[in-house]
Amino acid sequence: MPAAGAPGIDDVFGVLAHPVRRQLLERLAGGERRVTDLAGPVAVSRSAVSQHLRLMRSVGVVAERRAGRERYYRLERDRLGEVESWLMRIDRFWERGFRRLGEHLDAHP
Amino acid sequence: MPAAGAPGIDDVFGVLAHPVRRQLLERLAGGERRVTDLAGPVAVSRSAVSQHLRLMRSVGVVAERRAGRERYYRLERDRLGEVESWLMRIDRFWERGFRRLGEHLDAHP
DNA sequence: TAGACACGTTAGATTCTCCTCACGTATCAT
DNA sequence: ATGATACGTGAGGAGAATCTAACGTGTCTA
Repeated sequence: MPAAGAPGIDDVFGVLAHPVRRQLLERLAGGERRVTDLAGPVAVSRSAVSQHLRLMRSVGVVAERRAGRERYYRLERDRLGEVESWLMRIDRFWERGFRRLGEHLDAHP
Repeated sequence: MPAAGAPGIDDVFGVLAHPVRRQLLERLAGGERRVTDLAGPVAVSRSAVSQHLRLMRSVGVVAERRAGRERYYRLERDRLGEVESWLMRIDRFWERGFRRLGEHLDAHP
């Protein structure tokens, strides 16, 4: 039986699974960036970054704004919220996690 | 070049990337479970579940307790905390969620 | 002890993922 | 207009991830 639809990542969890994509998201947390600026610090080619961005855009984790020949990407926070809420469901973040939250912030300022 | 050491996923994000593993974690959020009970509702074979559990154990997301011929698995919440803290870093959790958290603590001291 | 049960593990095939290379399309500068 | 710049896309291949089937080990029950 052939694969039903198109293969590939289609949820936020899959997006977060790749270190390069996490790196890109971290960078975008500081605000809008151009592709070239995103691809600079990263260990793969600009083409690879472009493909990661396409994937992330299709999932809805980032959005694009065009300005001349440049494209600015920004975070789309709602999708990431799905991960937060999933974690809260299974981790009971509110009740057991709050004390650890303080520790995490001490450890990773 | 072949993979140096043990194969596969080695971080929490990778663990969360697979729907079956998330399903298992959701089930474990309710407390300790046996492998058979975990494998029941899931769409893959018990063998596949076993392999997922091994992976999750190696990452430290779950832990095992043996009792006779059965094995009970439980959540190891600290590892999942890494995802939480990562999300907070990039998503500015403080601004959207922390106020609600404060209200919650005021309401339930 | 014999057989059922609860699991783990390995092997092997199949499907995904991710990368680079090469090329195509706009847009800007001269 | 010409060339450089900023990106995207598609092909193709290497390697990773995942599944099932078959088998092995220890434990319980009759």
